[in-house]
Parts: sequence; structure tokens; C-alpha cells
Amino acid sequence: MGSSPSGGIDEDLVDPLEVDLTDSAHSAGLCMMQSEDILHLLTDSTKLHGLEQKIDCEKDTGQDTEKALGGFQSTLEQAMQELPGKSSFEDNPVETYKQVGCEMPSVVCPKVESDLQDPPCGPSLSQHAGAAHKEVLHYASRFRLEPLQFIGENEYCGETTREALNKPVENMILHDPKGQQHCGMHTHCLQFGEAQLNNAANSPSFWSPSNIGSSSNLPANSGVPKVLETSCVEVRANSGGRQLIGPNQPTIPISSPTNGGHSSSTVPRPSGIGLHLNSIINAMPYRCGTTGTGSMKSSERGYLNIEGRKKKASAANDGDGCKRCNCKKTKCLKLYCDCFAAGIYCAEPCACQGCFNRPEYEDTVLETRQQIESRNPLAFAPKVVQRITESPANSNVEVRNASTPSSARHKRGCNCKKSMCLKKYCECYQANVGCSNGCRCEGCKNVYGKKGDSGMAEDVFRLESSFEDKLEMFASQDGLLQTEMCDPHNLTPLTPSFQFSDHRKDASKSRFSTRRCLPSPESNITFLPPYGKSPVSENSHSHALLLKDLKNIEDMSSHQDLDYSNEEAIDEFSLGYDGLLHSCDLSTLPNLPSSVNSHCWRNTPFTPVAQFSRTQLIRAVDYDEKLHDVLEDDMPDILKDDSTPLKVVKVSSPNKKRVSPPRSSRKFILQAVPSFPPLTPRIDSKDSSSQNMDDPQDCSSKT
DNA sequence: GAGTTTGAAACT
DNA sequence: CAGTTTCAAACTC
Repeated sequence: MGSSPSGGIDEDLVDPLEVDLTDSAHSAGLCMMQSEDILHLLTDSTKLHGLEQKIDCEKDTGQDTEKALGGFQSTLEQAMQELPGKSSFEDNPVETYKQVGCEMPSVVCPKVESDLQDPPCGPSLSQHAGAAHKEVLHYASRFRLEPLQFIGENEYCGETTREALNKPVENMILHDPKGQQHCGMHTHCLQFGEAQLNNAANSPSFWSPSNIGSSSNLPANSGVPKVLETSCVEVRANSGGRQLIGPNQPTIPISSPTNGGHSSSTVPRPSGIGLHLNSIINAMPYRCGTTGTGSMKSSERGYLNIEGRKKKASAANDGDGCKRCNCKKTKCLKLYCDCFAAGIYCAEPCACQGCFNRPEYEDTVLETRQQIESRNPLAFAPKVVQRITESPANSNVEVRNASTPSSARHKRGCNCKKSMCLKKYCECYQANVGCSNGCRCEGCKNVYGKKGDSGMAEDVFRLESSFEDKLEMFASQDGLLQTEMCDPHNLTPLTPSFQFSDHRKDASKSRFSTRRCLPSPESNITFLPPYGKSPVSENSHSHALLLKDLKNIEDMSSHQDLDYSNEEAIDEFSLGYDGLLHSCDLSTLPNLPSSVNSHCWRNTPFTPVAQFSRTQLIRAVDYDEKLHDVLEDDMPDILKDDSTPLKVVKVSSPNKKRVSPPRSSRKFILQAVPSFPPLTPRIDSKDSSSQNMDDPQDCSSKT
């Protein structure tokens, strides 16, 4: 990969996808798989082999890990038995891919493994291993992300992902309500919390010498988890398609396998599985104001600066704003605090007073976060979704004009009375998205789209609602969902993910299934079918793939007997409702940069939802006919005819919280994992800032 | 930099 | 669920 002399990444050499793989997919322990991969996975026993290796590796990491994996191996074994030509369980050392050009070895898919390994530089990793794993699971469930699959990870990440890069990027979601579109990546990282951190840690850039050395130096701020995808896309658009870092980006080295080569290497672990999100963010390429439209909040932005200069993005800054919070009364434990809301710790750049949003108060932070989520499960959900497409014709990523009403929407809408949605007071405006019918603004003059301007966004929301409603209906009728889902903490905003856990109380620990990246429900827009403004051809390929996958699934279900008694084999079926649901929409998934997918935090727009192991997939499919019904009822309609207008089942008020009513469940359980983002001690916290900040980041304010 | 305005978040 | 209060960012001067 090309590292600039300053330690930055050469734009041309940076491969967003690569970044994703290392950053999010691995570190988070969440590996997203796309439909193609799933199919491949189902037939590729070698992947199981890889999984096995990983398992072995993890076993060495500690009891926690083993426990976490609990039963997973048995499941794996069973699954392998089902696969013809499965590889024997060899004790081959786990190899991690090292991206070419990366100064630091990057852990690619062996994510979990890497996470569990103690970093050469610190003991924190082992200490956090168990927690991290748990957190990963938690986030996975919350974001509808599945824990990293051990199966074929390397292959998947190394190849599939790479291939995916060449595919059109269809949709992306913005997390940041406040318009952090340019910092989407950052946001994602944050959301995954430790996982993210881990990812970051795994990412070459993160561990690159410069980064490591500077990580402490880097301002702990980072991007706020709001709009990650966008940044990627934008970067691409700006840089010609494969770069995460723009010209203005910090020179933090990011691994970018230029040769696609993978060399086996030991994976040095960051001293911080517990690293704070800020660290990740800092490590991540950061591009603010790339388009000049993005208005990121400071919390959403990293203070990365090529020059190492740190400056508070306030005011004067244009485009690079990196402001942080300035809370005085809330102790940075309320959503008023951008840092807190973003799932990151406050950093030195913050001017907050009496801040508790720091690593040393992790417990408090977590608790507070849980409280908030108990009140509003969507409190930390992404607020803005955006759709991005790539033109198939030229392979160039085409970012839909964010200013167009249909390109993005604030999910809850604004409530502006006096600003006419023309100032940053307006969250829609701040996010550079148009107001939608869900907004209650008065006198809307949002330049990105006035309230009432119809667009796909609304339709998408409706679609989402529709599907969701069905799903919920389905769940409630069949009691598939456990009451656990009723717990706001367990609920994933808008899209609860279920899992077959049968008897596995500790599903969260045993859930390792192949996964597929699916747009999270919150990424509704992501699911937009290519109708209307989007040319059918735009998604034709992906749709075809999707349909293929669906068909395969159906076929499998119809041709195979499912032995539900074999719980181990089933282990779990993680159904991201949105994933399955929108798998049709997933057309975009195959095209999604892995980076985007992997960087999901909470409410990640792209949540790898349905990654099934072969057995799991089959059984899951068969398991519940109704599930099929849902898929068939909803997805086909969309998938079968791109040109067919979406059926509007129900329009949900953006302001309404989608909380599923209590349901009894038999087979599906929502993982009860704390939703709080991994707020692991960050290298450079305010307290510790003394160590860092030597290399202040260049923070410029948003436009 | 201080003060004002604004609207989200929190509270009742 | 609506109204009110609190809060911190955005904005103005």
C-alpha cells in the first residue's frame, strides 16, 4: 500500500475495501458476507477449515474465549460433517493476511482470533478479550451483525471483498444525524465499539508505526458514528474510486493491499482491544468536507491531521471541522453530548466540564447508555440514511447528490420552527439531507429537499415499515421472538435480529455463522429498489445475485431435511430481519464496499445479517415456513420487478419508535447484549492525553 | 469571546 | 402523549 512519506496513504493506493476488511470486519469480529459469498461458503468446505483454525486459535487465547465460543466448535464439527470433502482439523497456525504495503500486519478475517490474542504491546487485550467478545456479539445482535464467521474468512475477506470493490456501490447509509456524511467511516467504527476498535487495531493503519506512535497523540476524537458509509463513498467518488483517503486526508497509514497479496504474518495486537473508538477513528482516514457539503459534528470527526496539528474545529475551520463537545452540565452522559451520542469517549479536544464520558468511567457510561436506550431503543440509532449508487457504466462510484431529496433522509425528521431548515439547527440540514414528510418542521426551506418533496426516501421508509410490520406480525404470531426482545436494550433499532438459539441461552457466545452483509433496517434507503430514479440496470446485477441466493436458499430448504433436533448443527440462525427481508435489496450488498459493511456500529446501515453456515442456512430456511412467506411475500415483489413500485404497506412516523411488543418466542431470541458501544479505554483520553496530543490533529470545522 | 437563538433531549 | 424545561450547538455580534 502506498504510504505517503508522512505516513499517510496514497490515495490511489488506498483501497476502501481493504480498509474495511481490516478495520471493521476483522477487528469487530464481524465479518460480513455477501450473498455470493454465502453460496460459496455453503459449498466450500475449505472455509470451514479456516474456521476451525480460528477456533483453535481462539482456544488458546483463554477461557473466556473458549467459553464464548462455547459449543461453536461442536457446531462446526457437525457442520463439517455435513460438508463433503471437508478439511480435517489441522492445526495449522492461523494465518492472517497482511496487506501489502502495510507497515503493520493486519489481521484480516481472523478477526476474532486476533482480537483475542494479546497484543504484543499490552495486556489489556486478554483482559478485555472476554468482554470484547461479548461486546462484539452484542453489537452484532444489536446491529444485526453477526459475529465473525470463521469460515472462509480469509478467502472472503481477501477475495470476495476485493471483488466486491469492483462492484457497484449501491447504497450507503448515513449514521450521523447531524450530517457526518463525510465521516461515515468513522461513525461505523465507533458503533462497533470494541469490535470497531479491534478492527481499527487490526487495520494496518491503526497499527502502523506512525499510527501507533501517534495514536496516543491523536486526538481522541473521532468520528461520530453517524455517517460512515458516506465517507467511503465520497472518498471514492473523489478519489476515483478506491480510496478512502482524500487529498486532504490525514496521512495516517492505512493498509491497503496493493497486491492483494496476503502474507501470513503474526498479528500483533494493539494494546487495546479496549482502545476507545476514538483511537480507531483517529487511525482511520479521515476526510472532512470532502464534498464540502458534509457537516460533521466534531464528535463525528476525527482530529486526524496530516500535519499533526490539532485544532479545534470550531469555527474557522472549513471542511475539516473536528469539534468536540462542550458540555457543562450533563457530564457528557446524555445525548446532548455529541461524543456520548456518538459512542465515543470525550477527548482532549473536548471542552466539557465534569466529563464522565471517559474510559475511567466506563461503567458509568455504559450504564447511562443503557438507561437511555431503555427509554428509547433508537436513541443511538442512525438518524440519517443515504443512498449511494455506482454507475455500472463506468464503474465509477457515483454518489447521489446528497442534496437531492431522495438521496437521504433523516429518519426521525426534524422539528424546526424558526430556522426553516436552513441552518444547522436542523438535523436534516446538518446532515445534508432533505426534509421528509416525517419532519414536523414549519416553513421548511431545506435546500436539500423540502418537506413534502416526495422522494424515494419516503417510499423506502414505507417499505421498511411494511416489511418490519410483517416480520413483527410473523414473530408475534408464532412466538418466535422471545420476550427478551421486548427489552429495549435488546432491540435493535427498527430491526431486531433474531437468532435461532433454541436452547442456547448464551446464544451470543455461540453464534458464529456465516454472514451476509445486509442493510440494516435503518438503512432503509439502502433497500431502495432501482425504480424510479434508479435505472433498473443499476442494480440488475446485484438483484440477479440476490435472487439467485434466495432461490438457492429456497431450493435447499425444499430439498433438504432439516433436523431441528440437531441443535448444534443449527446452532443458531441469525436472521437479520432486514437482512433476509431486504436481501432483495441486498442487491446493493454485493456491491457494497466491505468497508462499509464492516464498519457498522449500532444501527449500522449495513448490517451483515444473514450469514449462515450451510447447515444453518438450510435449516433456518426450512425451519420456519413463515419466514419464507415473509421473504416471498415481500422480497419477491421487490426483486422480481425492479420497475415495480414499492408497495406501501404502512407509513411510519419517523418519530415513532419502533418497539416491538413483547412476544413469546421459541426459536428466535434476540441477543441480550449491551448495546453500548465499546467504550474501551482509549489510548488517548483526556487523562491520558498527556501522552498524546503531541501530534494534534488537524481539525477543521465543517463548512 | 460573550450572548442569543435554536431545536433536540430530557423531564413532568 | 403533550407541554415544559434543560441543554449544548449553532449562530450573531
